[in-house]
Amino acid sequence: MDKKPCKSQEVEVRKGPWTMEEDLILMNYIANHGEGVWNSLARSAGLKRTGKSCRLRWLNYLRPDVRRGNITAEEQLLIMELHAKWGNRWSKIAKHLPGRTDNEIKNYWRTRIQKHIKQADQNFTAQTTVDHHHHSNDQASTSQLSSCGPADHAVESYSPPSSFNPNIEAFQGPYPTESNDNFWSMEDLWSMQLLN
DNA sequence: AATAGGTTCAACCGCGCTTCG
DNA sequence: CCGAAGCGCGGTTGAACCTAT
Repeated sequence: MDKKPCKSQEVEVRKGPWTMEEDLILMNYIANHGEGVWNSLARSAGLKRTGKSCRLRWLNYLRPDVRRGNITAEEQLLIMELHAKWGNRWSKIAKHLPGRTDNEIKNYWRTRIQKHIKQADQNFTAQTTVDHHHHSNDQASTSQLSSCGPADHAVESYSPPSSFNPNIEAFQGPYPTESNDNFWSMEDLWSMQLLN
């Protein structure tokens, strides 16, 4: 963590979880100067972080309009629909889900939807391999999904297997009602930074 | 009550694209 | 036009948390 700088300017770069103090500094700086030019922003704000890290933290967590947790049934359907259309273009998908970030959608897809698709797909193939052996070529999307390879447009052909019932409620997973259980909430942070 | 295994998510990394001098 | 720097995106990782035994 505390790398010894050999030159005066190339000071140590912090990594890992952000502290509350860093969050406040970043929020305060952006409130005053706006976002963008992340490298110089990081320097000017006095954060020992890379511009990349600041950008990520801001976009995925600190932005006032960011919504976290509780992905709704409508959002989930939209994600599935758009993913079928565009593949792993998470940022593109995120643009159609106000307040959601590409990172969150990506995580949601990988940890929840993809898992269920895999399971459903296994059932599906178990059912169909018997009688539809020779159709496997034009339905290559299933292997795409399970291998999580470069999805790209190949996924365009993806349609949920018949056994894949988008029973949204079953998907919902054990999200807490709000994810502010252990940490300061965004409102807290914003009110703190407004006090500045 | 302890712990092993599974799940989730914040954050980092590498690569490719764009912009600027 | 070319090279360097910055930015954005998608993939991956690892720590924290949760659940089952």
